[in-house]
Amino acid sequence: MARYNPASAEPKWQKAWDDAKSFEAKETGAEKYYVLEMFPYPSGKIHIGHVRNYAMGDVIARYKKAQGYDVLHPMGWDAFGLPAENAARDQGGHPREWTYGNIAVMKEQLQRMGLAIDWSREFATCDPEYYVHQQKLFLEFLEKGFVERRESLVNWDPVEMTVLANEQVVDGKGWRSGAPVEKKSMATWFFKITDRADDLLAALDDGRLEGWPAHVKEMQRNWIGKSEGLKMSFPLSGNDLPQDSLPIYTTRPDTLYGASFLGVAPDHPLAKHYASSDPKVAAFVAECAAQGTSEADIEKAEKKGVPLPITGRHPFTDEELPVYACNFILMQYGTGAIFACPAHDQRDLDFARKYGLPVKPVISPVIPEGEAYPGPMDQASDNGSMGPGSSATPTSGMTDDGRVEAYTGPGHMIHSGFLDGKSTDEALPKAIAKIEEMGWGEGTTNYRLRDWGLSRQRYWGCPVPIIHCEACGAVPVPEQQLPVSLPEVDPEEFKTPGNPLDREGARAWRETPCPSCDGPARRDTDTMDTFVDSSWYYARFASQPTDKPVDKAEADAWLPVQQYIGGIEHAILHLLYARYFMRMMKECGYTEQDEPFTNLFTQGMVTHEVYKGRYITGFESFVFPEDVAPRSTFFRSTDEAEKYINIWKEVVERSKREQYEATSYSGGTDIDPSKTKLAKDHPLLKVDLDACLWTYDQQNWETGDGKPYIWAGVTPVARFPIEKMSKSKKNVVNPMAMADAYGADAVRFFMLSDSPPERDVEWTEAGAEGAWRFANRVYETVEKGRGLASAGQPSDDLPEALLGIRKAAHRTAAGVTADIEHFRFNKAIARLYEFLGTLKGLKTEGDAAPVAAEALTFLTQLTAPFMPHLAEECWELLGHDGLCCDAAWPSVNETFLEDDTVTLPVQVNGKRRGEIKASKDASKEDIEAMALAQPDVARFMEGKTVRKLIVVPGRIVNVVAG
RNA sequence: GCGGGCGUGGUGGAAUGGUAGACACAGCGGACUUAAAAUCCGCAGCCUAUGGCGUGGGGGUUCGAGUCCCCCCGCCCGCACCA
Repeated sequence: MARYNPASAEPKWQKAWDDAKSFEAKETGAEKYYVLEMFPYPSGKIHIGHVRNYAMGDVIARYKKAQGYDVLHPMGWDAFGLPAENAARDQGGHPREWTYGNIAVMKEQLQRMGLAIDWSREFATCDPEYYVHQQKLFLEFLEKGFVERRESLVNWDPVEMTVLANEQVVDGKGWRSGAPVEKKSMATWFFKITDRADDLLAALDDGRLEGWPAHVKEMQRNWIGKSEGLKMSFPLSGNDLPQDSLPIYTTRPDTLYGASFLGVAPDHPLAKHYASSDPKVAAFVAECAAQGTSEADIEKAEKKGVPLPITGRHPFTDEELPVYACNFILMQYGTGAIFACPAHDQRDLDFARKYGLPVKPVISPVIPEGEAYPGPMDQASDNGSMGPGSSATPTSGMTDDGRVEAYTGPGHMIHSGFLDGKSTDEALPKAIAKIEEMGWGEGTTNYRLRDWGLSRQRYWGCPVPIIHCEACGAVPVPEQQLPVSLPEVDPEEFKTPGNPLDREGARAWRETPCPSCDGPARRDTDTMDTFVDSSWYYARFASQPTDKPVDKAEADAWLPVQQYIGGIEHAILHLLYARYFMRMMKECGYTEQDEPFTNLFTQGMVTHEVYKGRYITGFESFVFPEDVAPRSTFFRSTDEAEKYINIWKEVVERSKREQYEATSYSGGTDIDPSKTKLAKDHPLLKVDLDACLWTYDQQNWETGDGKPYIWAGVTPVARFPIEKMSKSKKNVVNPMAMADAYGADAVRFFMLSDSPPERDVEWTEAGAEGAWRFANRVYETVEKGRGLASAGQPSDDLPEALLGIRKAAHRTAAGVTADIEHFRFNKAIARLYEFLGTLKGLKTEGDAAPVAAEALTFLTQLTAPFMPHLAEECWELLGHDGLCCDAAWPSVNETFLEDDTVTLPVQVNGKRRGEIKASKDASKEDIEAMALAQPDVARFMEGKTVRKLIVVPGRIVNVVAG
């Protein structure tokens, strides 16, 4: 009996699939299914997270293919981007070489995993054949007015020496570099995504994205940040006025009567204007500009401001309100100016207290009975003397210890003239209507989302196809001159910070005649944000004409992507941009779709324990899992560990003296050193035991879970709780090494077996071993049915035992099918284990042969999406024709899903006391009688009478007794 | 602060309002072996065990609650001086 050998089987079947072009998308007229995983950045090697991601897509692709769909499951490379330039800087060479080199390595690694991918459609975004179409799209968008060039304050990342989109600034730092971002004024290109904010938001709720996880939609909703409110202007009075009125934005026009001052951002034109004449204002503006924008800075920052020498007139009361420049007002949001209502806004209240400004309550809260008054204005509500518009300051209601908070909840209006007595909900539209009627402003919708700046001052990206001419301005490169490809530059150029396209070496490329007037002109030296590359790649996979980005009919045959799978880290940027691009492409006639991805699945990360070692010198460092001996060498007692170490020292010494043999070794302490030899590549042989002797005092070293663990081999190693894999923590595993050890099938299988796919999963060697054991058990079980494919159909009249096997097979098929449909891969796998268990001692002769053939064929096919190589091997063993991956999915016979007799648990007063077996169509009366007669039940009924009997057919019986 | 999610054995996790803990990992016992590894078979929530208690805590609805409702506690994620 041969053992299953993945090392030979996996390459064999990969070649068979390749030769048969099994996974090239075909159009047979069947229903189409497009499944796509977010394509990888070619950073060098695939990591285990990739494996999990692509294994999920692969399960879906193989399953849908077996279901008869025409499946498109492509792969490509998100290949532009800064790391390539950094690699060129650090290691020499050209970004192109580095990138294509990595692609070659990673492609081989992905193929090694046996993924059902249509490689014939592969491309990298840095292929000129791809980005030429991106340039065409850009020019079309420009012509349609979706893109514009603007001088604006941009986020400048001083480390990456490039501009970042707002979305790429996290806590005031570059998302990749972590460097504090600087503000810089520049002329750059923008996609006008804000024009689409409304529809991008609407689609989140109108059913177009029903197949998306709620939390991703919520994140996008937050990001778009729609708010409805009022934009209005306060007429200004004062000397040296640069403008007659001050436009403000508010979402709380209902609180207008509570206004006690106006505020503008420190970088508001008004503040800047008075900064030039008033040193105090100038000092404040400068101070705010210098202030950090990080979250910590913001939290700490006290509400501060400086008065401007002007006032604004209240629309309803004609009161003149003071105007302050305030550090808590953002220029980028709304109009950069507000009216402040301290009684009902915490920030305004903090500010008002500091500067002694009035606090005028205008909302009387709904106070739940028995609860303390929630706001600072209790005096007001029972102080009849304070009429609307009064500037009296009811501060007496506030404590001075800062505990009292502004009341921001609902209530009814007080001291608010025409709004008095109305609820806050009613007052809001009334206030807007009034302002509109007065002609002072209008109700508006405001978004947090800003336009998407796409220019990056980098080399390794898609060039912006524009030529700048003194006379003609920004002129599109004529279509026949596309692509504007990247000029060759000396690799040495990457050692200098900044954009090589702006320097001497690229002069010949840069200086070019104006397409319009033929005068001297220069190319745009910026390249596009790499998020542009990934905003339409899914469409290009579906259709790849040479003369245009996509062919509409061909693209729409596949689009939208039925199932998109990727990491949650792209919940906002990539997914929002792709949604935006699909809309633009629709308007340019490339598709009929609004939304690119019908169903979205965000998978969890792969985590691992963290190991930390301390050497005899006291030096501490993280330790790679592969450098830690197997689990069984963790000991809890020093005696045990010492014994173990001494034995291993002997073993290592011996192995160094003699020729090594590749034998297995144990982690136990009862090892005979004279008989044990180490495998040649055993980690123990890579270290010098003498240099890192284990000592007693190190045993007491603190560990992650408070328990001492000792790694006996090299140095004590502490185990710390699982974390996201990262190179710095060294808690990474190499998927290729794992595939070598256990087979690609086992690695894929384990990544899906332990946790629900949306959750994080912990990589453990033990888990991978478990998957490996499963593969072997499947193989051994199927081997018993060698050649059974020709056994024919099972007869209708089968003995109980064989019928049981058929039932198990069909139930497993039904269950696995439903589980895959719902992304419950862990449950599907649990069912496979269970089914395999029922096939223990399977008979394969006589009557049993057709039953075994069916069961083993089902087992093979149901395992196939998870362990495709093993499945082909089993398929062949059974003697089936062709390839397992081409076979139709097992069809379930419903009659096997029901039992003739069912076991019903019987409860007495809700507690299970016994069970009865009843025919599935036994009458209610019969079941009741059986239940009461059941001995265990009867015992608990002693001395009690039946009050009620509940029979849930096929489920349960409950006797209510008392 | 706002929004979303989650809390079940030693661990990862199963349970259309109907037998809580499927399946796996780790553990324990046994078989095989000179021995170990591997493999196979079996046991396994907790307790004071013919019974009782158990799904973060407290209430409620129900014949019956991990599941539904209310309150509280804890953890994770996203957003956030957004007016």
